[in-house]
Amino acid sequence: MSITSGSDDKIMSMGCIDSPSAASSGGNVTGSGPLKKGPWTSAEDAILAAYVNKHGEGNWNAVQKHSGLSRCGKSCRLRWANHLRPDLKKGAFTPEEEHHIIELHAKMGNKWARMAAELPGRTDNEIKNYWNTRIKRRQRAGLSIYPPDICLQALNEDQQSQNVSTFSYEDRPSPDLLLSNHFEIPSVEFKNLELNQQLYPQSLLDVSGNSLLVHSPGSFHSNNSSFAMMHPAKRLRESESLHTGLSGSLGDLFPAFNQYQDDACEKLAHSLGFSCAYDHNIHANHPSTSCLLPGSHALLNGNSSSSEPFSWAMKLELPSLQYSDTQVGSCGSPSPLPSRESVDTLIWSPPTEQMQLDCLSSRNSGLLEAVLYESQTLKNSKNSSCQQTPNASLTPDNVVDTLTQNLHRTGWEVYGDPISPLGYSAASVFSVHESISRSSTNEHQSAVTVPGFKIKQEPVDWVSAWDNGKDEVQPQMIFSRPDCLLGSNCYNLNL
DNA sequence: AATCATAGCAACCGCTGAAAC
DNA sequence: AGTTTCAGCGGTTGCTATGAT
Repeated sequence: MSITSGSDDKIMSMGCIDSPSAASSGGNVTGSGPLKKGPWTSAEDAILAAYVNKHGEGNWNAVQKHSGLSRCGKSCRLRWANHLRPDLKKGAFTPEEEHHIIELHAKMGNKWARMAAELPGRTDNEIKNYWNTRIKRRQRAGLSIYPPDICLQALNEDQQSQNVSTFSYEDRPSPDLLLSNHFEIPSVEFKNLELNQQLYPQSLLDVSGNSLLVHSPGSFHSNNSSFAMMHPAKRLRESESLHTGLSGSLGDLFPAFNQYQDDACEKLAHSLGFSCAYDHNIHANHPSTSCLLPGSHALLNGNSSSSEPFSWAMKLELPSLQYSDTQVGSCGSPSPLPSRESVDTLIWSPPTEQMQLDCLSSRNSGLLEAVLYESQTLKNSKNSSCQQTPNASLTPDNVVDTLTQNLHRTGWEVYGDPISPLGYSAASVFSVHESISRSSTNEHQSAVTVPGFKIKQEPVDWVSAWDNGKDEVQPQMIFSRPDCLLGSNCYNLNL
């Protein structure tokens, strides 16, 4: 649309800030008026269109100078690119386009311009807005973003990429970059991983730091997908946010926790026959703790502005250089001082009680211990109502088998996991089907308590929640990001 | 009918890399 | 080699329309 509201009279005093020439050139052709800001009028559109049709695109500051428009070149370019270009496709995205966008986003992250290049007639701005809106919607609904076919696709590609020693950024930015050495992962993280191996089953830890990253392409996804490619200064600057992402998924720093999350979740799901849609809120007060997934693309990728519910997960600010052996240590390491949020993530599912206690006894963690204690307390308070966790003999292999069986069996027909705050772990996505598909109503509300967990299903309209019918037409299982399959959630698949 | 919340969209802003000087 | 200019990208903001209460 072309807004021609009264706000047109917003005026820039200096032209575009980052367009010195525009500013210094004195604004419009008359040199008398300051540059306008705000919505374009149809008259301005006509002038710009006429100018560009005559002189062609480019040299936008010249447009501003010679067309008589009181707009900076940058603004002209934007207007032309987003609204006046003759090849623009107007109107809502078609389902095909939407699917394509999702695919592209799964591959590229927030590379709007690149995505736009693959969607003829669509602009980066359009795609970006669409995506952000979509994220918001799904976020609100507690749904994840990516449909399963895309997750599978990403999984396949990821596996292929592991089989090929050479790779191209163009083809697969996120995971491949993580394969590269450009990314400065503190080695200590993986030293600690080794330490942790005495605490956790080897089978769960048989993942090197590198492979962990390889399997978690989304761990630093999106904003960080180009991390390795970016300017060193930017890298330095973004390292903080990167580590936010890292720590937003503490599992990357604490792989074992992720693995236990997944494993325990899987076990629970299988043993109880319902989804592992655990509720972080049992440990935290976060109203919306969805998608704190290792490598949660939804989280890191979507524009998680500070006003967004996701922002809490982004608040964890651990300066990149502050990771040290002591800080990144495993369970109970001295003063990791994670934010409460990260601890929430960390602690949602202690592997076993004994393990937890062992861990604590060997390393006094202070805050961590406190949280564990709280968790324990909560757990105990719930124990009376649900004491048993049958089928505890599940081994990782069993889990994998069952998981993969479910993968095929369910045929991806499952709706999104509306309640998994951890972002639709493998367990949740594979088993949520059980509880959902049996329901005769669209609304679910139930709460199941098991030792150490509170599996709570919040009310979600399963039909409308799927993007209010605006998204993929058919209900299907979704993930917050394909890397939920590729990540530590899924590394078992490669055992 | 009024108010509020949300969605959708357009535009702006800051930054970056490449090209030109 | 260093600086300036330009074009483009991605994140954010602000406005309007619409729906819910």
